[in-house]
Amino acid sequence: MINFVLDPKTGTPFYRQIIDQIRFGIASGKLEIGEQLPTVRSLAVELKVNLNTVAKAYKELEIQNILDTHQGSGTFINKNEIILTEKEKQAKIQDICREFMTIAFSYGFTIDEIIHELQNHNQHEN
Amino acid sequence: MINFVLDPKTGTPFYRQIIDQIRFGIASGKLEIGEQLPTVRSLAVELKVNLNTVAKAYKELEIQNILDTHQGSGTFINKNEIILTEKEKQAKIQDICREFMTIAFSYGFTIDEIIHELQNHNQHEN
DNA sequence: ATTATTGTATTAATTATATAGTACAAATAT
DNA sequence: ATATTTGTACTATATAATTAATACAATAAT
Repeated sequence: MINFVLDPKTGTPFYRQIIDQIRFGIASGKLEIGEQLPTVRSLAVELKVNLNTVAKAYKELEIQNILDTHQGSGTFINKNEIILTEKEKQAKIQDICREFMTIAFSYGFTIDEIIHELQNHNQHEN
Repeated sequence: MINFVLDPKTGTPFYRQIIDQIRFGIASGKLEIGEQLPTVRSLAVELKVNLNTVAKAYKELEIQNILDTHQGSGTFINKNEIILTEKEKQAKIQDICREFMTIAFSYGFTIDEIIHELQNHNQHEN
C-alpha cells in the first residue's frame, strides 16, 4: 500500500499527483498485481479532497488498462495482460518511439543522450 | 520557407502548432539559419488567426533562443548557437523523457524494451 | 521628418481545466 | 429484502489558458 501525499505548491493538479503515485507504486513494486486500492471516499478523506478528484485519477488509469474498477467492490491493480498481439505491440512501440525521437531531435538531443537519460531513469526506479 | 497549416480538430492550440512547425522546420532543414520568418501580420492573415497568436508562438521561441525578433524589421531564425546551460539541457531532457516514459508505460512497455527499440532505431539511421 | 512596417502591450472574451457538492446506480453483506 | 459500501453522473464554481480586438512603440524606408 502507498502512503499518498498531495503537495499543492507544485502546481501539478491533485488528480495527476495521485495518478503519478500509483504509476510509480506499480513500477517500483510497492503496488502488486491484483491489489486493492483505497476506495475513492477513503482516499479522498485521507487527502482532504473531493471524492471526484480521486475518481478522476482512477478513471484515467482504468482507461489506460492499469486499474480495474468494479462499482460496489472497489478498484484494483489490473491483473489482465494488455491484450496486444506481438505485431501490434511492435508497431505501437515503433510508433511512439519515432514520434518521441522527432521531438527529441528538434531539441537537438542525440539518441545516445536520450538512451543515457532513460537508463538513469531506469536506475532511479529500482 | 514553410507551408504553415493549422488544424483546429487536433485540440492542440494554434500557437503551439505554429511553434511545432517552426521547430520541425529547423530540425528538418527546411528553415535555414538566419532566414526570415513571415511577419506576425502576414502569417496571421494566412492562418486566419489574430496576430497575437502568431506573436505568442514567436515570443516563446525567442525565449528559447531559437528565434531572433527585431521590432521594425522582423523575426529570424537565430544564427547563434542555442545557448543552453548544462543544467537547462539536463532539465529539458529529463522533462521530455519523463513525459515519454509515462506514455510508454501506459502501453505496458518496459524501459528496457524502449531502450532496445531506440537502439534499433539508431542502427537503422547509420 | 514623415510614413509604412514591424513587433509589443493591454484588455476583454471565450474556452478549457480542476475541484467540489450532491444525487444516483451497482454490487456486496447481512 | 434491505442496508451498506462501492464507483458513477450531473451540476456548479473558480481558475487558468487561449484567442482576439485594438492601441502603442521601435525600426526602416522614403
